[in-house]
Amino acid sequence: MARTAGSHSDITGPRVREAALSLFAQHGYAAVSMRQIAKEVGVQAGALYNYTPDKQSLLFDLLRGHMDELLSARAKELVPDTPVAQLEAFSKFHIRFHLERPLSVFISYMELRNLTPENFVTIEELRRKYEGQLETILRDGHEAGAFQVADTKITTLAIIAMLNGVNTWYRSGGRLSLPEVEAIYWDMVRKAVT
Amino acid sequence: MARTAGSHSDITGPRVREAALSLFAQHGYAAVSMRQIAKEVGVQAGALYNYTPDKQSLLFDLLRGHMDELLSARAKELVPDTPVAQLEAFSKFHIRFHLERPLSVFISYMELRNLTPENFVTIEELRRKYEGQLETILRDGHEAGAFQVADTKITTLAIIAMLNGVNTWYRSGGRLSLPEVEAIYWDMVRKAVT
DNA sequence: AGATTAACTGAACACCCGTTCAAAACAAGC
DNA sequence: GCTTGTTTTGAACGGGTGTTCAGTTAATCT
Repeated sequence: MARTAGSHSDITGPRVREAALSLFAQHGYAAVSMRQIAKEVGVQAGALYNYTPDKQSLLFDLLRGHMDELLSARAKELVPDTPVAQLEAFSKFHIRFHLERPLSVFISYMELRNLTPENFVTIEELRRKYEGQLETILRDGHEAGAFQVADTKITTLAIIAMLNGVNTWYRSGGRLSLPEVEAIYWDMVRKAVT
Repeated sequence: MARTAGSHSDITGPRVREAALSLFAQHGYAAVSMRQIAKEVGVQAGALYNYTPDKQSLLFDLLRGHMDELLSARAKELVPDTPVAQLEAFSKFHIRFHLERPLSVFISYMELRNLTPENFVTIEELRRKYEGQLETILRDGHEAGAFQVADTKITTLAIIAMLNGVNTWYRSGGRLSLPEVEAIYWDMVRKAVT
């Protein structure tokens, strides 16, 4: 046997990334072997190397792809003109974006330590860029007297942590709809800073 | 060679657990080998099996030990008589306890997926037991009219997530002291629920 | 001092790891 | 239908994995 019937890189390529994402999220990068990924895709391990130079790149590409999507989706959002409205927009955008891709979110901060140092730096820069947007909203709002925050940097991280928490329990089709979840979290964020 | 000079189980035992904790936190359970742990301790890999039946138990014992400590430390705390004071005590206790043992906290929710199913259930029960205490405070306070929470369960998880976030950035000897951090977070928690 | 117990070594077990590559089989273009 | 290019196999590479255990040495007990 060699090339199999119906095989095509346009199909296998995405399936490799999907399988890697799913398995990394379930068991962790280090616990997943290239042979497991290959089995999920339905090929032999060697075939994976048509789609990635090595296992590390498979992880890195997933994480960088996620951060790129996050930043470009955020850049497409309208920016309201008051700090309160900006914070509301940010909070709801964050929840919506993260609930739409739970696996990517999960590996994006569970697997950071399995990146090589250079790759880690790259991802961290993108993360700081995103968190910086929230910090700017808080600082501007604080200076304009719209928010009362003790420490802008810490408040930024506290809000991000709280919003990220939604991914630990939310399941689509559950008790609460997405707009309801957005409303509950926005209510807590708003009260925490005013 | 065989038994080495000065060797004693009272010394080696704790060192095995410390090495495992440190290495699991740095690289993740799956990425750390028994030989690496042994090297850190200064013994051969076989000697580890005087202290643990297998690698899985090493992880499980660290996690269960952490949860046991958490629950027993919490049980020793005084419980104030008003809901607001109870929430304040809980928030500050949580921050203090978690900042005192960052490595245990870290592996306690990074390595959950590397537990066997039975071990996972055991740890999850302990976690729910702890989170249940916060939920009780919120529910009692809500019924007494002290808090305005849209959803007790979700608010519980949101507060826990926010408080856990402190471990991602706090370094002792940094810009802020422990009491300052406690005060900032308590301020945000209080405002979020009233 | 001699016997007993506790602690550890070092080698071995069977198996899995990421990665490479020549050979083979299929798809696409003419 | 034949050639060219694409995709995959299957075996191999050197090395690492968790775990076991007979044998050896140090500590402890009598």
